[in-house]
Amino acid sequence: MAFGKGCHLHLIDGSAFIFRAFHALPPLTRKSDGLPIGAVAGFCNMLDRYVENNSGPDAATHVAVIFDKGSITFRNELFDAYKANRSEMPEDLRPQIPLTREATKAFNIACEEMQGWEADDIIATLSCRARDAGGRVTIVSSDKDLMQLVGDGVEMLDPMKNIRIDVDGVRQKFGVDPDRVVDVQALAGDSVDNVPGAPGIGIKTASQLIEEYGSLEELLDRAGEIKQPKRRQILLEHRAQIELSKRLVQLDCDTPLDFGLDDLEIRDADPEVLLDFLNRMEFRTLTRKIADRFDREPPALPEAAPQTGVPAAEAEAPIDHGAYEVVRDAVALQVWLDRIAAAGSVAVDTETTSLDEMQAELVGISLATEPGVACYVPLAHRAGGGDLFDTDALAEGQMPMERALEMLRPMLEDPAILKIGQNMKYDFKILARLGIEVAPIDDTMLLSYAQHGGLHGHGMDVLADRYLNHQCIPIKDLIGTGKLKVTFDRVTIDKAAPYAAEDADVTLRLWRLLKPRLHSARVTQVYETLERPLVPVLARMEMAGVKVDRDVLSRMSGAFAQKMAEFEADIHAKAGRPFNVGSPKQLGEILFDELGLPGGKKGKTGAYGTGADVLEDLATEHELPRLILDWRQISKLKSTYTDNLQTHINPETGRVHTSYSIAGANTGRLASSDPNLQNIPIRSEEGRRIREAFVAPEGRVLVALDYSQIELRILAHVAGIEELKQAFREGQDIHAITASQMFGVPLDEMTPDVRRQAKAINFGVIYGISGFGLARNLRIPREEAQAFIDTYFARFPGIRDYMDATVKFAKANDRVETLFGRRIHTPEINAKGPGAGFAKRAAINAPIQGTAADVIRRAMVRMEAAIAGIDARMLLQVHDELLFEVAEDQAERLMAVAREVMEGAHMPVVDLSVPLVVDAGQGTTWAQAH
DNA sequence: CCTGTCACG
DNA sequence: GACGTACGTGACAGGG
Repeated sequence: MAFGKGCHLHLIDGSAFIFRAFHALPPLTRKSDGLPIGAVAGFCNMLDRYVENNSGPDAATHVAVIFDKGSITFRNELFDAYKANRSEMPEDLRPQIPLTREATKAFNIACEEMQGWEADDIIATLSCRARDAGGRVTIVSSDKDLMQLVGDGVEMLDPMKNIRIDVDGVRQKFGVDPDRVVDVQALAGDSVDNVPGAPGIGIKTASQLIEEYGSLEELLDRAGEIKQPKRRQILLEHRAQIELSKRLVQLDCDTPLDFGLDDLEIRDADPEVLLDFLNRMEFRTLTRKIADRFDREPPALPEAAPQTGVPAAEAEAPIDHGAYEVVRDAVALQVWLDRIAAAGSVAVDTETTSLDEMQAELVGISLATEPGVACYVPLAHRAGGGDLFDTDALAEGQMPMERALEMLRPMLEDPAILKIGQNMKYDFKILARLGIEVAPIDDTMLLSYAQHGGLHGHGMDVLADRYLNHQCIPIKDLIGTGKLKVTFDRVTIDKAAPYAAEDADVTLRLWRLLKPRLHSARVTQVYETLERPLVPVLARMEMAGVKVDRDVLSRMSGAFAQKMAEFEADIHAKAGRPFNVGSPKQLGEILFDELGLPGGKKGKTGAYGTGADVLEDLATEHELPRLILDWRQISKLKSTYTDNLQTHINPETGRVHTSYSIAGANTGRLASSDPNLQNIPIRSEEGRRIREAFVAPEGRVLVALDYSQIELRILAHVAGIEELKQAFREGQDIHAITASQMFGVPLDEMTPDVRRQAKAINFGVIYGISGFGLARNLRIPREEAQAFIDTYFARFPGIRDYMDATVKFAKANDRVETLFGRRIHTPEINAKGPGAGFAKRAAINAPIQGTAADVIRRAMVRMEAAIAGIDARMLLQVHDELLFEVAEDQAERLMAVAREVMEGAHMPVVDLSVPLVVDAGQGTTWAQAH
């Protein structure tokens, strides 16, 4: 049928489909070879939905998907910066582009593109021709650049919101009729495509002007008549730029095409071809759906590549709690051990009485060898029904703990059998306390962290929900919460088994899903060198613990209590009445309502802010704020440190055992908790004394080694700032050098204050500096701070380049990377609103903080072997510092060896152009060691 | 359970 | 054109 009256042409904006599909879906990969395939999957789903819905009076008789081809078009000849600020195409998307063309053809839909023209021009040309031939046109896109084409039987369809955009719709968006849209765009410009327009004029103003003058040409000719002086001036001055902008936004209706409208007539897909394509892409669900529609059998899946050998998770049986076995005797356990030996790998999970691995008692172990094939081995459940009649006696039907562990030990320590866990450090410690050293291991939490750090949490519940679409049994269903909470040994075996075995089953399924993807995500090295080997290292550090002198803390607590009481009396007297000093709400009312001090600012909750910076400013007005600050400092030290730390001294070891989370911090840093030993005071003299309670036992000393300025060194390296690198090579004072370079002050005339300001800027740069932030930090006017920053960037333009490049990379790839290849995702980077600022600064900071974190991780992994011949133990990590305990007479040797490991930790993977320098100290307390 | 505050790198 | 902003953590107290 020749195209004409009664025909309806649908033109699909292919690029818009692709980008929408890419950003809407998680980074799916083809199972057999890891090829990124998410955008193709989304694209096919969208095409399929389109085909399905194409019926009824509006149905198309002709259809085409139109793509861009190449990035250089005739518009670049007009204006070479056109679309110059476009982010680069994400690397995961690039290989998918040709596949979307193939997909279109597989659906038997016309697929058109022209070198040198944008898809929009082809769409414009086809629209014009179809309209001229008397037919209707629907442009399937929400791109506002296409709105100029609407009218005379041409409409747009926003495929996501499923709303049609006609002439009225365009008027709503642009305030003018479609034929004047280009005039408005020419004035308003477009930051996305880098169309300049008229500076300071947006869509609102532009449409007003065009409404008033009728057209752009008329407006420019009569620009002298405009009343507002500024506006008049802009239009007169930028006339050429505005005219150029119009030519850039004006779509070309005369694109030379090597096909005609008749070639676009709708055709049914060939089931053979379409199913073959979908099958090659390994889209199971869609293949099945379409096969059903054609009433055919779905074709057999292609052979999976041998290195993975893993069936698709979605094809696996759903989780069935009834299928799990409870292992109650040696015969049954031996069957499982044989099964595990044959499989070569096993998922393991321990159930215990506590989250504190140093106090927890083993209650049972679950194992899984294949999806759905899992068991629970109860070992220490108590008798009774989980009710009032509980006793301490063991429940019936459990293997003796000793016997079970003796059977399990060879398997758990067998170098030929991989033990898979979720947060393996926990299970490693539990079993280590029972004399079993689990190895080798894999950890699904860390597999997820290495691949998806920054995208979501890595707890089992999150992972199961996200990757297996399964909701795990919540632990509180078994042990309850709050006052009624019981320990796991009080849970009956029949209730415990489904929960426990499920954990092993889920862990195994996650492993089969996540492990093969390591390589295609290019984080194998990250996982193998920075995550997995850290598990036993951290486990041993945590088990070692650090000796804390309770008496020292307790004496300090007493002294602090007395001091606080004195402050409180004074504070109440100066406030005029007693109140709770620890309540910011009450304090705010006293300061700002009752005493009438100036500068009271209420936050979003309606409460006055009483932070240290606010009180600091008020200290010149009144005596009270200073007293509050002093009281707060003591109160913090007492509650968080001298009081709380005592409760963390393990009664058996007399030491404090922190817990490090490996996958907690987005940047690759560790986090310490229960207690947090990474924030023990040091900056204030009062607080520093807390460190006197961290001691070495008799005959031993503490040694502290810390990287000097590691983040600034990394910044100097990645940004390639020659002056800073030189300064580091020569061991100079980096902040003084910065100050000298910025302000032109010779080093020997440097004042502490100028140096202090340069130091603040140096740190600010690492954090993604802003005038506001620096101003607040230095307590100087914002303009002054901005001037400092401008001077800094003028002096070190490489830093600005680095920052811009980092943000650009993040925007294109939704992630940044450390020098060691750690990927830190930045999902908010392309968001709009205030969140964008945060994401930008975080993206600038992450490669620097993350690279430093990688360096010390590498040092820690190598440390154990390096100090094997020394009577020493690594105890703590504080981001850029390692704390050791060592026999007194071997301290010097340890310092030399450990320093060498730390200073060379980046080699050989990364060769820094600045040296890493480690400072060392020793003493009988942590305070002295610093 | 959330917010404000403050300890660290 | 205004808004709101230094990066990363964890613990405690107060207050619904």
